[in-house]
Amino acid sequence: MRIATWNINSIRARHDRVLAWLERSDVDVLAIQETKIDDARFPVESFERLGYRVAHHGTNQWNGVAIASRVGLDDVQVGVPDLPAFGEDPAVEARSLGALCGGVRVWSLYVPNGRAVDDPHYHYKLHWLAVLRDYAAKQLADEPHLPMLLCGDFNIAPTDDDIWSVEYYQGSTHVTGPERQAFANLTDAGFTDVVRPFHPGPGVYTYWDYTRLSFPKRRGMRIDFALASPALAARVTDAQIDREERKGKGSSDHAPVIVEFKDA
DNA sequence: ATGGTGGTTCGACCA
Repeated sequence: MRIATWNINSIRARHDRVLAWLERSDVDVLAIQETKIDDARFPVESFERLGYRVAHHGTNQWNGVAIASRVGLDDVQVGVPDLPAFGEDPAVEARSLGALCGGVRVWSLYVPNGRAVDDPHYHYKLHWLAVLRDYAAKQLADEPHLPMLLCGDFNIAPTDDDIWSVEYYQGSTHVTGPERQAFANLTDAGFTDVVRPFHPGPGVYTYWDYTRLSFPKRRGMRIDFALASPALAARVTDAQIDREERKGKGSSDHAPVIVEFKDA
């Protein structure tokens, strides 16, 4: 089974590219982030035409997450329970969606961007990650052999190997101690980064800023991850970061990340 | 191989 995660940065701007990628990528499950659309306008039919069922969670033009699957889509969960709300008129943003796909509990996650160190969004991000960690740890405590994948855009570069320049990111978000600790708390809870062993750093990235010719200059960050529970991590046979998809006009600023699993 | 960002409620905000 092949499971991918991809921040597409708008389904409307990326519709044809996402569907073309899905058609040739041979993935069984695609966890999508930043659809930037509400549920009513998400193009479900486009995915169904390719043989995928799809669940989407989006409330407006921001955030939005989805899971497309051709190996079953059951027990859909809109949102990790108890995630914090944000804003002047506080609302829980559309940043997490879970479903059971081919026996794997898949979560499509779009971790908040902290914007700046000590910005309210930064504290919201850390709180959000702590709630996610507690939820994931509880799931594993209740069911130690659960095949579960936490995948998506974490907006954290866990080590200096995951950024093109330590100096460039000095004083900015994604690399601070508390963010890296929040990420480590997830891996310490038993969720392993299953891509890293196949693509050791430094220099391996999943995101490149649109500005400053970042992509051709290979100036990126590794912030998109697939974190597998112990039972699922034991089944990993390969992983890829589809850097090719970042090329050309009209690409997302993130590349798809794909993991292959052998049958249980 | 890339092209001086690009996405969103059209224009200030988000990443």
